[in-house]
Amino acid sequence: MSETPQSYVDVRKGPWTEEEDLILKSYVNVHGEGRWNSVANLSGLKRSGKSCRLRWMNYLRPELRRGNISLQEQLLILQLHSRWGNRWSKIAQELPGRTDNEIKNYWRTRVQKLAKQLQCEVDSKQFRDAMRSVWIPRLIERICASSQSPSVQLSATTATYTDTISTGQITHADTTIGSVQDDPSVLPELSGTSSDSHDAIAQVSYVPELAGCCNPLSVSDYPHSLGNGSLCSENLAGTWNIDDWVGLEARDGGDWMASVWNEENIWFLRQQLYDDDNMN
DNA sequence: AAGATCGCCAACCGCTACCTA
DNA sequence: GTAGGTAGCGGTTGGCGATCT
Repeated sequence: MSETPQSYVDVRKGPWTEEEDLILKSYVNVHGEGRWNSVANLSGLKRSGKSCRLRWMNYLRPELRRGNISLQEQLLILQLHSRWGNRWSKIAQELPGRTDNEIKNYWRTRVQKLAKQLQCEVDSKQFRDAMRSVWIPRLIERICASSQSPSVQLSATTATYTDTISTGQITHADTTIGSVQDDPSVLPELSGTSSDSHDAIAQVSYVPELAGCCNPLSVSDYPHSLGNGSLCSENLAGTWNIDDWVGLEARDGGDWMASVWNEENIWFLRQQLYDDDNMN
């Protein structure tokens, strides 16, 4: 190691002060990112290189977004996690301005909490089914509702979307998003409910670049959520690219999960899971 | 009002991959 | 080929404010 013995003795830990932030900021502004171990030596900060890097990446970078995770971001996290698992940095790359730490924390505090409420493991088939059958549809409903709200404006893209829901796909003008049959790698371990439901597949595309990793959403996959609200597929004709997402503020920062995961839903879902277990 | 508990999030730790000499 | 240095990633922890009792 090139660290001096002093760095072992003097290295500071714990919360960063404003002064330290300023020093780190100005250092990076001058020297750029990287060479984190030399930051401590050259800037006078009594922090490890690791600590400097983390502070910069998770807090000081100018392009960072602060604030609540938007509904769209939540949906994307769920989808990407179902595809990539706990690869937080990879997921974070698809959410501009969000850090892997943020996403990891979101997952741990929100998603795992739900799994606990449902009394199943977060990586269990039951929980994944629950996400597909209740959570994701509800998220979409709320996104639909938000997009109708005058207070929320999805900055329209130039892309034209043709909603061919009756034939099973929503087709981007220049990007046809793969269906479940096209991309079986999506949620491969899930039960086969989607593969045998060809009626009215509400294929949702969120990010054209992510065409291959968007979960197909089948109306018939969500019979329970549709009981008291439709997927409002006509509203899904719109879509968002990453830039749109960035522009969409998390105005619905309220505890939307409380409405999704109320006692009744959780009880119902447990019953469903219990029934499924008995069936299998 | 005060202590207990909970939830969120910043930060640390350990491991691994990558690079370079 | 390999050993040392560095950066990055994911898991975990601890502090702190909010809420509950």
